[in-house]
Amino acid sequence: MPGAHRRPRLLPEPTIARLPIYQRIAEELVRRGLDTVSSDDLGRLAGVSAATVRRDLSSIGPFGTRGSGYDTAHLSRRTAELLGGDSTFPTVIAGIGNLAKALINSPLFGDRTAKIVALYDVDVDIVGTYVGGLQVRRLADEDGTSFVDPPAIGILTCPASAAQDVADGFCDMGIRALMTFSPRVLEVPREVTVRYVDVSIELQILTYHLEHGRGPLNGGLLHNLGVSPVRVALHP
Amino acid sequence: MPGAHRRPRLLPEPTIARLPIYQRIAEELVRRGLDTVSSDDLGRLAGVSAATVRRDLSSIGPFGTRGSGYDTAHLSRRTAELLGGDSTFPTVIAGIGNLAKALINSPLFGDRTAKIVALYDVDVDIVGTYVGGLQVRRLADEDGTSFVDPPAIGILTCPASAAQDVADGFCDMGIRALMTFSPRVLEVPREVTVRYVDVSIELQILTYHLEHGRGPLNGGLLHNLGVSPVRVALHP
DNA sequence: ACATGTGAAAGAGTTCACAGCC
DNA sequence: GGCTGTGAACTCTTTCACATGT
Repeated sequence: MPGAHRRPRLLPEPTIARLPIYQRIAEELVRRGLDTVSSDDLGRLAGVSAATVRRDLSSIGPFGTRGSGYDTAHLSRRTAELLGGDSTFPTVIAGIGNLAKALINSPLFGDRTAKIVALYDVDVDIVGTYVGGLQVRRLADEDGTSFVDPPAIGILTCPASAAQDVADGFCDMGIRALMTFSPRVLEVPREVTVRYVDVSIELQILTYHLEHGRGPLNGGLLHNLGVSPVRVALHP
Repeated sequence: MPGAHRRPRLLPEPTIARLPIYQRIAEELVRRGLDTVSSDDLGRLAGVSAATVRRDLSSIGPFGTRGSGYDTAHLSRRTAELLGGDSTFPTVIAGIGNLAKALINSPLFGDRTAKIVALYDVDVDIVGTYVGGLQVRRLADEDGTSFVDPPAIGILTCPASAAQDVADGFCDMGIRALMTFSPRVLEVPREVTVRYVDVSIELQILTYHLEHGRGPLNGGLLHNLGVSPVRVALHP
């Protein structure tokens, strides 16, 4: 029977990219003891339009109440769940410089969602040292026997010249998600997701706008979604 | 969206975001002594379609030659110029931790396009110290008298809790371009461009894809443009 | 023959506007 | 009255397809 089979619909990529923002805000609102939030207020806090908020939230399974707004606790729970907050993804990092240390010392990687389980480098002065409680090893020496669970996320903070080799090594280890800080397009198998965090590109986008007289569009949050946050008070 | 009054722009934002990639590749091709490149090859190297390459390049002033391809030297020059490569933008950084040090020590900031001219922090152990040849000062003490040219770019590597105050301070200094690493939506005057580099969001996008099985879409480069680079040889 | 440049079509995402419900 | 949920309109971007030029 045509149409009877309901496939779990993927969310549009821009919506996925906004979920972490909603999550962060909902968590904060719960912390402040606010039970509900309107699409209008949430939109202002997230820097997107109320219509976009309603479209996004209705697509992750409506839980708003007409007349009052969205339940902050429910919103927080649902977004956290969608973003994999209930799972733990073993994470490895290659290229242990200042940037890697900044990441390792940040609150991003606890034992919660992404847990760092291995550090790699090639520099003889760095291999063998301990950073954040883990001994730095050589990626080439990795045989996978030391992992309790196989790594799921790989982070590249290595020089651009090494990026493709490291990415190949990570993919061979079975990693399915890469975040790279190297200014380099990576070629990976189709089933691997790659996120590029490219500061040089960001900087050049800024200089483009400076060079061409301003951009009224404060885009950029969530990847150029055309967001233009305005100064907002939670309770005007 | 409220407050998002957009004026017609010279180039579409996604095209602007791809310019740095074309720039980087064109530079590399010139270095390798290749005089021309086809939209097909350039697309594979940049991880976008040939049609997109042709649309982008034709919109920045056609300089391809039918039958042979694009002149790499010309392409490199034109993109560099569009991206402000001929100007120097004084840049300041607030929040001098590992991340800031990684940026300061990176080749991104020379005397070329973005030149770092001031460092700020509030920590008494950090204020007064020298990092990369500059003495860290307090943003609150800044009266602007020490600048030869007024700063154009502000970078926030401070804790999220301080981000809005720092952004306010930067905007008061007349800065028109911000890059922030704090997980926080910034509210700034309309004429200020903001780029968000939010590792926690990137990480959560990865965990979303891991949680929901596959993502054949290796999007992310240039902000989720739906790019899916495949392994490519320059001259097959 | 080959590759660009570009109208036209398609696709993706956002915003409008209002019906529906609290 | 207020606010969500959603079909429809609209805007922006990409892709197609081929005329155009070398």
